Amino acid sequence: MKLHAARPLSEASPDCRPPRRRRKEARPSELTAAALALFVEKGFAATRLDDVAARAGVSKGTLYLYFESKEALFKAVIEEGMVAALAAAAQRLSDFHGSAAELLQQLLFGWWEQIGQTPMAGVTKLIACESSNFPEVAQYYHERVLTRGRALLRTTLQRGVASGEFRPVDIETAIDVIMAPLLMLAISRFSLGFCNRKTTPETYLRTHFELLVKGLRGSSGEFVEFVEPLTGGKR
Amino acid sequence: MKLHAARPLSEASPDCRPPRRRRKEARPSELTAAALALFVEKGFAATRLDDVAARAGVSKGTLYLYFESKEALFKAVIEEGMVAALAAAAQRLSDFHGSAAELLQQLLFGWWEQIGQTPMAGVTKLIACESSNFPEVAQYYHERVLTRGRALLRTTLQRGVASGEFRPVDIETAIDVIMAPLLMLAISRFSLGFCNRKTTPETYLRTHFELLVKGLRGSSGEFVEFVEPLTGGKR
DNA sequence: TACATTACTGACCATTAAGTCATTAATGTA
DNA sequence: TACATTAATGACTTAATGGTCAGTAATGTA
Repeated sequence: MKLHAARPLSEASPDCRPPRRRRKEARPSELTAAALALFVEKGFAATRLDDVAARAGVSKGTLYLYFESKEALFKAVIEEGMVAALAAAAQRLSDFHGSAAELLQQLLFGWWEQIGQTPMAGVTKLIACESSNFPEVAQYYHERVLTRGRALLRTTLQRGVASGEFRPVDIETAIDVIMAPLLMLAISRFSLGFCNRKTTPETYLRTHFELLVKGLRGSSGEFVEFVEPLTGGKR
Repeated sequence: MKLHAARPLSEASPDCRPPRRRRKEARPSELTAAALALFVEKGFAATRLDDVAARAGVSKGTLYLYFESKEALFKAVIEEGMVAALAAAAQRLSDFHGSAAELLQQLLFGWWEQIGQTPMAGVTKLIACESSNFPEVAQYYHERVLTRGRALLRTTLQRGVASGEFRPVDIETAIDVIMAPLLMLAISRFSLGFCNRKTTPETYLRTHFELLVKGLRGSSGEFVEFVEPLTGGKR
């Protein structure tokens, strides 16, 4: 059995190494926060646990005191992110009264304030990138987060259509189309390939909102010509 | 120096191993196709070159005959995907005449036919996931693919606004909002976390198109109330 | 101050996978 | 058939990192 190195930590430059601190309560969330940032930046596989630990200011051994494995850490990151997401969603679910358009606006900007803007938006990118490596986690996210977000939009659209404020639309499909710019906004916050520095998130969301409201109202009976798209051959 | 195993490949079950074939021309594209599929499924770091080679029906050594390194293979995958993307875009760029709405429809569905539907859509997901690991590649993609896609949409919107077919809008921001559902469609093809089996891509694109056209026309002068979104505190 | 407890550490081990290269065999040519 | 060329192979080397654990020191208690 090999022994430890001769230097028992307490010598050489004295105050070079910060003193050890025992903070059992704070470690887990600090570790998941560090892990979220690195997973989002580099991807799960390319993130080294040494780096996660270093970013949280502890050693790798400490990380393993709180998480069974790298995969367990990943799941904890997602789970923690979703707790906050669900809380935010539930809050917005509260009985808001107003026009469907106003409710829609509250949903879009509330999402930005409480999710899109925060580090939690990284969870969206993580799911996009790692879903096939963690099918259970992806399914969990789909059921617990997306489905609830869809429910909020569904209620809004149904109310708008019922009251005549919105024209009749394919609600389930419209939900997908409405969510896409939000998801892309979350993803592009962490992806150089998509980020467009010319537009602020607020302007982006406002443009999205205005297009939506006008698009959902539509002058009823207005005609949108729709040529059957050419499938297959070119031209 | 250690010698190879005693069995010189040609014994035991004779036809169990498919015979070696020399196909210098076909290898590179077969390898990049295999790599694209696996990179998209597992991510760059989690993909093993042994698996890429196996999927292409060759050994890892062969892979290194054609690509300097794993990173070079990644870049070749993106590059190859973009060649096709640019060709498709250029084709659609061709002098199409018709209303701005018709042109917009051609762009959306043409994108689906020639990119979104094909394995090349995986490049979109790759860029989203790996852009911080390969900043140069992300930048290249941004300049060569997104910028050209944006240019096509810009021309369309400008024409629509100039002719009065569309109301005046913040064109640069509208471009982002219009592209987001396409990018999400590409990404969700490979991400269990987002895929919604209830909607076909065609229905999705048609709903997006109809919302857009009505949203861009808007009854000019129509009022969309916009409450200043509450920033910061809750309620 | 002496002692017990335990959060924390970091050297180490084991495994995995990128990258190498001596060898093999498919193919063309005389 | 003999030979030259080179595409293809896969065992090996090496570097990196997930995971372990004997040991260290911070903190509470008497």
